[in-house]
Amino acid sequence: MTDDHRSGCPINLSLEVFGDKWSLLILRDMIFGGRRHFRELLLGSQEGISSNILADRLKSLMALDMLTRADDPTHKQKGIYSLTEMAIELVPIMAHLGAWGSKWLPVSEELSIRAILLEEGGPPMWVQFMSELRAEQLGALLPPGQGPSVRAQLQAGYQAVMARKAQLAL
Amino acid sequence: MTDDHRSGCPINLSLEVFGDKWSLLILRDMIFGGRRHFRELLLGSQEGISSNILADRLKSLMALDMLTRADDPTHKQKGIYSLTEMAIELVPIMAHLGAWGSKWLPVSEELSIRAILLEEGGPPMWVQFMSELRAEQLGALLPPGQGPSVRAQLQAGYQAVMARKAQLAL
DNA sequence: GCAACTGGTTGCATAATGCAATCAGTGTTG
DNA sequence: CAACACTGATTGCATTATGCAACCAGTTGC
Repeated sequence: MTDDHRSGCPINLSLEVFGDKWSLLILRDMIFGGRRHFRELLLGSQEGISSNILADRLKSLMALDMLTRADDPTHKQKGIYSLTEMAIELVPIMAHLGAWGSKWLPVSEELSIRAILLEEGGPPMWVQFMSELRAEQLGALLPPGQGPSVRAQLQAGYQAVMARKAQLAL
Repeated sequence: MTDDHRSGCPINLSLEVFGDKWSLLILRDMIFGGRRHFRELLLGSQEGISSNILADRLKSLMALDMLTRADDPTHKQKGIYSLTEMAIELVPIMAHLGAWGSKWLPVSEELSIRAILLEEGGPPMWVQFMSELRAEQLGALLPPGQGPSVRAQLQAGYQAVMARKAQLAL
């Protein structure tokens, strides 16, 4: 990280971090999709990121301390990317962004259901989700008795929409 | 606006709106700085936007229905830009973004005090701020008995920091 | 009439992005 | 042990976005 920022304004600095079209999508796929490997991120994204951009963004996110990389013991070339606390705390921003986008932009129903559910769940759900991410990515202890994981709840909502759509198509 | 989006995901679509380094800063200056004219936005920004970029972004924000433009009766060439409801509802996102940036990025104290105050004020303060913006930019009726405006409160915080800094420099 | 101010536009250089092909090391299979 | 698929990338090249400085025409105040 060089230190030549345009200004010390927090919104400007935030934009310097993810004021591009890909960084936040990579974080989205890691947070909501649970993706940890290069190939998962490359092939799993709805938007079709190319490998050079992905490699570049992973590097810059690591330089910013938003991600860390560890070797995967099952394959010498494989790496496992993990979210840092800094990235995990983007969950409320993701939630608001998703809610705002769902309200004002031409979203598709099946892809916005997660955002709707996350908005309805509100801060308690976000807090639980962040705890789960800390457990999954940082090895933190998971507070007991939380019921189904937030990611599973969101996924269930997605499945429900898809099932209903399939029903209608018969 | 063409309709060739990369995906219908709300986060992706949000990024297509302000996944660049300037759009959100323009909205920031309008929301927090109360700037309404081309020249105010051009010269007032901390980051030094250039006129061609500003003109381009104002156009695209209007195409997205985030801004409207009206003629200023005091000057035939002057325009007044106004935030739409869609843009006003970015306030919670701005608040979260500012709070996150203040926590994790090398912000300057005087520029982050607004973000801190807005975070401490929480949703009630955001709601009041949005009401004030609707009154100012959309001509909506302002609910009575709100005390000092949010923008004034934030500005007062900024002045306080600057005054304390000047004191220390003596 | 003249200077300052209005919201821009134009030309050109540089930087970022995007696509397709390619790469070398690693594991797996026959 | 040879062929092959999978790993995380890198390279070359075209396109697009950004940035800077100069310029522009209409408007206003003096």
